[in-house]
Amino acid sequence: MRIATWNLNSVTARLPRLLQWLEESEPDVLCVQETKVAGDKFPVAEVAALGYEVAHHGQGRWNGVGIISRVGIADVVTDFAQSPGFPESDIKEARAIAATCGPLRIWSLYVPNGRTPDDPHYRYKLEWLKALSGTLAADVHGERPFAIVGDFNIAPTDDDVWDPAQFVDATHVTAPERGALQQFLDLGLHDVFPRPLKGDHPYTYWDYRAGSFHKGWGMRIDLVYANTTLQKAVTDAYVDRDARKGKGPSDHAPVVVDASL
DNA sequence: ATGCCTTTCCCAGAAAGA
Repeated sequence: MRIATWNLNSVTARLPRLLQWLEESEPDVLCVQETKVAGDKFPVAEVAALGYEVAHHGQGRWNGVGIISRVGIADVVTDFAQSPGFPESDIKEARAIAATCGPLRIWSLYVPNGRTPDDPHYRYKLEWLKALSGTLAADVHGERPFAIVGDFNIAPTDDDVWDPAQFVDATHVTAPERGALQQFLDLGLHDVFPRPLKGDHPYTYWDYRAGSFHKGWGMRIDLVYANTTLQKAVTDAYVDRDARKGKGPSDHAPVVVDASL
């Protein structure tokens, strides 16, 4: 079974690249983030033509998460219990969706950016992650293969950014954010560390500006956390950096995990 | 070369991204 996660930065703008990637890479389950379309505006028919079903939770201009599967989609849940909103607690954003795809239970997540550590959005990010971790114990400890995947907007260690000196006092690398990731490990999840197809670091994101991709100025912020059942079944994991090349790419590359399920 | 920001709102420039 091939499982993948990819921040598309607009499913509308990325549709040709998405369809091409589905055909070439043949994932069984692809979790997507930043679809940037309303719930009913996802290009379901185009994806269906390749044999895939879609569960999508979108809101229009920002955010939006989905799960694309060719092994079934059942028990879809949007959002999680006690998820905070922004800027007010009752204004919920489309950042989480879960489904059961064949033997696998999986969440597609778009963690809030945080903007800067002194911004209310940063506090929201930490609260969102804390609320999420509070909902996962039963699935993590169950026998069923389980994963939370997506754009976590946090680099787990300094090895996961191209130059730590560039990120002093910046979001994505602060101790509280990394502490939030540690909570997932403490719960019993495993960071499925992908191999890079080039270079020493499996970065998943490169800024569009300044030729960052070509200079190797990347970050590993798209992550796969698997429970022990799934972790034991993993046979390979890699970042498909080729998807960051060429005309009209997303600024993120897909993370691909193969598992014997 | 892998190539120097992109996407959405909508037609102008702001907001957001990380």
